Amino acid sequence: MKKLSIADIANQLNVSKSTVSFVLNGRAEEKRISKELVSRVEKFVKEVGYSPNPIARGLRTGKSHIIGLMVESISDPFFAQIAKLIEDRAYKKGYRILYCSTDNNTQKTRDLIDVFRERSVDGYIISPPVGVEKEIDALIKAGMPVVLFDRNLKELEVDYVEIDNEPSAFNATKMLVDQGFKDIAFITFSSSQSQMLGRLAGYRSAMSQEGLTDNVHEIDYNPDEEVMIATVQKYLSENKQLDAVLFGAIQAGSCGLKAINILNLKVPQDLAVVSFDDHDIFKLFAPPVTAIAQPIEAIADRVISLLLDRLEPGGKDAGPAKIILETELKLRKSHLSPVKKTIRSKKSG
Amino acid sequence: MKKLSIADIANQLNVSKSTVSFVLNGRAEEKRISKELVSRVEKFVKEVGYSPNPIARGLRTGKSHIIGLMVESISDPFFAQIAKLIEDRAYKKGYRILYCSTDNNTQKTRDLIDVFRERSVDGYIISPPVGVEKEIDALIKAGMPVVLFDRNLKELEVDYVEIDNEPSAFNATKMLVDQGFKDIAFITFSSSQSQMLGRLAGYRSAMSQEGLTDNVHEIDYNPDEEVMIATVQKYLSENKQLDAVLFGAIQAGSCGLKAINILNLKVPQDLAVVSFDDHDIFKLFAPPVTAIAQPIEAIADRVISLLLDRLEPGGKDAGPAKIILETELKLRKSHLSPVKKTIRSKKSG
DNA sequence: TATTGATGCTAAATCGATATAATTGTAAAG
DNA sequence: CTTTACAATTATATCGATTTAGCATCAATA
Repeated sequence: MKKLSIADIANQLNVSKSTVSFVLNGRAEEKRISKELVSRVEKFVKEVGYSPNPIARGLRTGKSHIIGLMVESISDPFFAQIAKLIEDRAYKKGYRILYCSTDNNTQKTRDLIDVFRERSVDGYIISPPVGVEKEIDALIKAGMPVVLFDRNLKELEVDYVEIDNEPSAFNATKMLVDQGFKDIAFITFSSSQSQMLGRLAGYRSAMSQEGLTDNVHEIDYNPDEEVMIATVQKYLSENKQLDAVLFGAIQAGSCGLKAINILNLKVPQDLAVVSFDDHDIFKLFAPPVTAIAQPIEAIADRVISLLLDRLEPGGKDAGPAKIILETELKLRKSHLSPVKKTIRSKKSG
Repeated sequence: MKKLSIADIANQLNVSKSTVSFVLNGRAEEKRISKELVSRVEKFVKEVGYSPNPIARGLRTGKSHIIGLMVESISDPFFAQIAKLIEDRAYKKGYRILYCSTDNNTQKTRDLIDVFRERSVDGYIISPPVGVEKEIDALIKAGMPVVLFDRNLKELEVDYVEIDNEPSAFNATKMLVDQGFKDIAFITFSSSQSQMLGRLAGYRSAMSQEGLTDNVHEIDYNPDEEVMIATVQKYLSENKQLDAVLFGAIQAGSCGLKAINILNLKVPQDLAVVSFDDHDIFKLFAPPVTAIAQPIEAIADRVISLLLDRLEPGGKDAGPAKIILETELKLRKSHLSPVKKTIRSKKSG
């Protein structure tokens, strides 16, 4: 029992393929197909459960009804959650999702853009690594809907959704200062991505405004987490004067907490902690860790809304939307000024 | 500058499309195309960077070079990690991935199978909800490669990869008993999926073997996590005699730890804890939580290997592979018999 | 000389839809 | 009575590949 084609439908109804196609594409009125025939076709199609082959349709129309989703890594909880929310909305509108992880690799990303292009995906959602400006620009010039998120590429006129990285980092740093901390480190992954630069800038400007010296530690990404934990551990051991640390992202925070545990440091007595990105690990740590929570639902919602808007037939031709969402500082315990301040260097000899 | 088609290539080389196609598909020898012409075509194709349109090819051949990945939810860290590992291998072999989340909804899953079918995906990787036996059977009967994982559907003759749920739960329970715990609860999500039934059976058989009474609490899934935490909290408050708990999955463990924190219980003094699925929250909890770790890399590896094997031209026609992998019990602190056993009911009055 | 058999390549059908141009029939207009 | 106009539908080309069947050419065989 092979799948029915439009030709089968046409034959069985004794009409032409064109007629069936017009009816199915809502062009019946425009093409002056009689109401009676329209309903005859519709009834039959429903009866036999026919639905057009999207591949054939795609070949003819150039539209795939597929959205390409490119994130740094789908295994990252932040991206995985966004992917789920985007998927829900997209599927409801009849769009399917082809995903891939860029691993933040510029060349890989370029190749992947090609792959998606070949498949004529209808729209792109990308959290881009640096260095793909040209390719993304080409997509936009070709009229492709593209929405960036999490980071953007400054020079491009493109829709994007991000958070207010700089003020968020500024405020968190400021709060630590207000709590009485002075030696505040910023620990993050080495990165030239816009969001990381923003967070770094926010931290630095808060520190300098307070007349404090900044202290930045960049972790090199390593697939073996132990290695990264070790570098944080080393850094913390060598900088015993630190009394607080701001982690630039969940991965940094995760490595950081593990290093802190290994060093047996008490939070916040030995070291106060605040991290970007909220997550269960922060809620469940003892003490619970104060975190800068990204509005994940809102991000996904804006991203997919922007894309679907542009995908609609009478799609918006408005200039690029630059959406910046606010974060929420989830105050828990790890940022609190300890009642009795202990100096680690004394404690540990 | 439109994309080149095979016709363009043929014209520019003054040969027929057939010839170009044969060369590109490695059928040159079979079709006795002269070595000289073969290299002329190959050289030109490389020069102009032509690559065949996968959609047109898909229409003709019925092959899409796309794998359909259906998981309970892509936002779940377990599935997200698997998705990443599968993606890496699949892309290397020229396969793209269309994903979707079933939300464990049977009807939704049926619809999604249809969606994937329409797009003629070449193979399916599914962690199925119950109730889709018929549809999956139809896929297999139609000659589609299908690999199930995380759970299976007993009656089906289909490749699957899972872990040894029953022995894992048995051993973990046994270990708690050996530590001296007697009132051990099993807290899990209500579920009739094979993996959950296996874990439950393992727990029950360990308890009965030791002559202990089992005590199972099923959490109803609720999108609002607070609600689920509250039910665990209620259960723990009403069962103060419990001295240990085994959580059936990460989600249960996560809710459970939050409930434990709210109730201000000390682990393991007030309540020993072991959970299925390893995760950072368990490593970072104080004390670190003993967990039954699934071999995520191995699972993904076996799943994608099975599928790629069947996808290969001379694909294996062997009977279904039923792969059962072992878990690793990560011993940390939360399962240890406390030095001085305190009875909660006494403590809290 | 006609037949056979490789050799090397190509024409045309096909996959299943959409889109364009054409066709038929009927009524109104000139 | 022809022309025009419009309504209702259809034939055909097309998207870009793969695949089947077939066509020359030339050497070897009968």
